[in-house]
Amino acid sequence: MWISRKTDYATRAVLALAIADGQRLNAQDLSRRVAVPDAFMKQILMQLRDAGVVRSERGPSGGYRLNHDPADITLERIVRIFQGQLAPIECATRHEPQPCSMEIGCSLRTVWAEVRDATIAILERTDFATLAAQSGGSWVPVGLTTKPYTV
Amino acid sequence: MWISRKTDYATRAVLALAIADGQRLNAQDLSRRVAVPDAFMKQILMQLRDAGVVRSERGPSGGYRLNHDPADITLERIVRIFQGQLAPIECATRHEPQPCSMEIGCSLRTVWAEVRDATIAILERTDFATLAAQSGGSWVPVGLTTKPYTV
DNA sequence: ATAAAGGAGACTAGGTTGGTCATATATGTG
DNA sequence: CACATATATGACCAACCTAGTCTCCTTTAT
Repeated sequence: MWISRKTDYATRAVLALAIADGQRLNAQDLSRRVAVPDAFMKQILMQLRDAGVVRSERGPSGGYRLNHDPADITLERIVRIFQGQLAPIECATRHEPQPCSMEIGCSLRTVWAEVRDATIAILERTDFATLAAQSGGSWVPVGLTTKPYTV
Repeated sequence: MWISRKTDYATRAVLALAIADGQRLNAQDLSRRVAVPDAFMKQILMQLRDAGVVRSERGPSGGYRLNHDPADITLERIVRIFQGQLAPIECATRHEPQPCSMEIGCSLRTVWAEVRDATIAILERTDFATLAAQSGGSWVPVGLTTKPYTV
């Protein structure tokens, strides 16, 4: 349970935008599709914009759209923006691992590194074009409406 | 970075006991080897005892030892005691996954499940006999002593 | 002008993490 | 029996993090 709600919402927002296929969606619309308070959605969209994942347009009929081809946006990218390091423990990060108090001979480190690599491999090979395709272009936000949003 | 310090300390304590190869070690001794405050080490050892991983003996020359063959103790077991679910997100736990607000068509769930399965696979195949062997029977707790503890 | 959108940032309730501390109980040794 | 050395139990706590909210400001289509 190490993916925060914020990361969860962010990945879902990006998925929503990928499904929208270049269409511009505003914060309120996205917050409804992702089922998250819209003030919080805005905060998340700011972070995604600062990271270059989405671009925004202001004024009435403004909103957000993806800044790249969904096929070029990996899940790994989004998760890193909100969670930072993907290693399960500090002594096993790829860059500047923290020396642990029993570094020498600590065989646990190797295992954590395996977990890290397996995780990164999966997240890196997952892109949002594929995810959008797998979602079939629609979903039902449970409890909000019975009518599926469609592209 | 989802392994808590407590889990980290616990796995290291179990590794220390596995390396000690059946010898009884007391809380203070273990706390020095793991490099953690001994009051905290005690708390962790209680949890390990309640979970049946170690057994304790009271009185002078008391202490803790592993309750099973190190080869029968997996890393997965220890991590679960302190962290519970291993899925990265609530909608992807093996038992009673939380329905998410966009369950239908949410292709992200599949990816999180892949991460969960990869993680569990690694932790399940890792046992403490192997870890102890890989540690070579000694380690140096950095900054505490320059003399490696040996079995 | 006005309304609808994004932008920026301060603020916060409540939970979790990473412990400490005090006190009680058990037991081997002389 | 006394005593020292262990474990046993549980209350307590500071600091940080999570998951938000709230307010006010700027941009822009009509």
